[in-house]
Amino acid sequence: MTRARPYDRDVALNAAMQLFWRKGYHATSLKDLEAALKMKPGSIYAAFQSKEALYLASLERYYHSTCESLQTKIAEAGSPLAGLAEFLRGFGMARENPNDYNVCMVVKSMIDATAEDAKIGEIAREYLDLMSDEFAAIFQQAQDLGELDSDADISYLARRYQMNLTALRFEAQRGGTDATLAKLAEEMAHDVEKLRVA
Amino acid sequence: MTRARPYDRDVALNAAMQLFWRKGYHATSLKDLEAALKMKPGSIYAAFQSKEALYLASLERYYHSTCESLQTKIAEAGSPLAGLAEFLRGFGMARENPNDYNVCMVVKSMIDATAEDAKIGEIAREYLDLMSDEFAAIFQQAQDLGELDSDADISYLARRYQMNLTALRFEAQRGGTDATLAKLAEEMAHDVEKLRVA
DNA sequence: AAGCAATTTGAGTGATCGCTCAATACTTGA
DNA sequence: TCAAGTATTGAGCGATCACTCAAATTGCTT
Repeated sequence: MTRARPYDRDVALNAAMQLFWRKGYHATSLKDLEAALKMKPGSIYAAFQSKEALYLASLERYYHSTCESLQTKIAEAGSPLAGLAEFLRGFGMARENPNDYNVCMVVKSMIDATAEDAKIGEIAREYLDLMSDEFAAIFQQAQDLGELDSDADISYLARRYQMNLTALRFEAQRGGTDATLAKLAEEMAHDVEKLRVA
Repeated sequence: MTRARPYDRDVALNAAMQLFWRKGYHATSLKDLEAALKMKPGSIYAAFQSKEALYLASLERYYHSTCESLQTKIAEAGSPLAGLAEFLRGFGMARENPNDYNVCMVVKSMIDATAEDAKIGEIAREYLDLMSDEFAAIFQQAQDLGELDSDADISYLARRYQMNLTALRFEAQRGGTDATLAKLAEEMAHDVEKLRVA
């Protein structure tokens, strides 16, 4: 029994994520999703319940892939502080599609959410908090490893790091020259590295 | 001749601005606008051409009122640097409607704009540049007055100020306690005031 | 090969979208 | 007082919105 699905759920979800990330929740229509997922409306609803549920699933996927890419950077860099610095530098690099995939999807979601989409705003805020916690855990790791001064204010550093990241990615979306953006990223990365104890 | 308009164009535009600011371009419908402006569709189109044109007019109004409020702060504070610091503090104050009118409308516009609304994105970027220029002019004033070191990098300070402001207002929209927000604003304001030559 | 169950299909649902325009209401000059 | 001229009105336009469901298609089991 059971007919095999002709589509790969993970591939479809990824396509939805990219489309929602680029256009936002309100400006993305079912027609757009049908084209991007290569699925008919019925299949989309069978697989994902509703447009809102699909958006939330996309947001979850985005959150996890962001965490993953941050952890990868840390592993590559060889230390928590170096990883955080490298993560910033990554957003200062020349972009394939300027003004497309720069601002964090969670940030966009929170800003776009209206009282009518209360759930989206609420969940976006939860992910922002989880991301804050993630940064705090990394600074804590740095402290445990002796990379960071023992009386550093972890949660303050995490919040400021998150704010810098948000501002940097916004600047990337804004446009301007790649050199300027790279310089901003470099300065922020340098600020993180300066936290390393001598 | 000429029948008098029963509505005040300026009042209507202000209502449109607040509605668009809160809900964004895509999530705001003509029905919403009719209710907010207390105007029928025909009158709205006679007065403002189209939904997009009304949005752009709202954005222009927003930009000018922001500039005005910044200039007021500077006049009240008695000096450019003190004014910039006070402007930041203003966004750290307890808010009547948390999560409503915090993120800058120009910032929201740029983030929300899609390839289909190219004009909105383009104009939002122009206003961002004008705001950058405005901040730069104020730092320049500070320098001319001897308030700021003569070898300070004006355009760098302006850009960083704008980024801090954007990040702060985003944090205000995000929520959290008023005390934390006030502390963030205070720190940023203090950073500006530290630029004052001894 | 036949039957069953899971799945896709896509035309079509009512609602709402941005927007228009013939009809109506109002103000003013003569 | 009333014709001229300007503005508002709001029903309704075609298009699109998110979404549904009866019918067709498919793969698996027997």
